[in-house]
Amino acid sequence: MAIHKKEAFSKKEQDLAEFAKALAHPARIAILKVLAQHNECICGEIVAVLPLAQSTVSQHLKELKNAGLINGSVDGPRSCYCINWKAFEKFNAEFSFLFNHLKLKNLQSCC
Amino acid sequence: MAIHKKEAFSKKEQDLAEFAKALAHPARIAILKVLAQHNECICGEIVAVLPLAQSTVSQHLKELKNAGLINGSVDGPRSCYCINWKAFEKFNAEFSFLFNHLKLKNLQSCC
DNA sequence: TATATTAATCGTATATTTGCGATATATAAT
DNA sequence: ATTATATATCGCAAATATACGATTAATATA
Repeated sequence: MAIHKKEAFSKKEQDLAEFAKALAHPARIAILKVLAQHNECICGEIVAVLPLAQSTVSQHLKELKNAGLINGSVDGPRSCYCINWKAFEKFNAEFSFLFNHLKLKNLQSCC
Repeated sequence: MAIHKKEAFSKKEQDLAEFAKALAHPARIAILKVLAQHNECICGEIVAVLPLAQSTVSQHLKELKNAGLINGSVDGPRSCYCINWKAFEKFNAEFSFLFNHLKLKNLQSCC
């Protein structure tokens, strides 16, 4: 593909796409669900629940963290992950904005 | 990578991930925006606006269509695309459900 | 201090995505 | 009938993503 053209789009478009990308794998959805079932940081458990190798889960966690969807602090031999509320709400707002924008404009869509 | 493990997750997780994947590229976000600015099917215009080759845009349109986010009918030398409201609302509902679920459970998140 | 435990990172194989030019297809215009 | 126009599809190259085992790092525990 030679060159990536992502930078040819607006920052909002890029941000939204990047956020969606972080959600674009069932393992990462599943991880978020596991995090949702706890009120505190999880220092494990995730690997035990998912049908994936430890190294693979660690990679998915890293991606979620890079995308800003979760916070994590390495704490000796155990790590501590939980959901980053601010980022998550921001995505929800932007997505809803796009969604509502579309909805208003397209009430009588043709097909 | 040997084997894909997506089928090891629940259908809801897979569906949500697949939908997110369709949104996971700025070009496809941009296409949805263009579609949003019209109340009728678009029979072109999309290629003109995007900074990509015609064949590439056609591929992105195909992906959006396969994911069910847009409807499209080939009509001779021109095609006709518009947003598939049902699918879009379904995704929004499922995403909001996940989001709200998380929110209720995690009001006092630790990190 | 030696050993177990937990999780990140490295290296690697394979699959998928992205992008483009070239070509095919289908119709409108001349 | 020929030509122009719009769009899908094919074939390919390069970039990314996915997955795993092996290793490393960092601490608890014996």
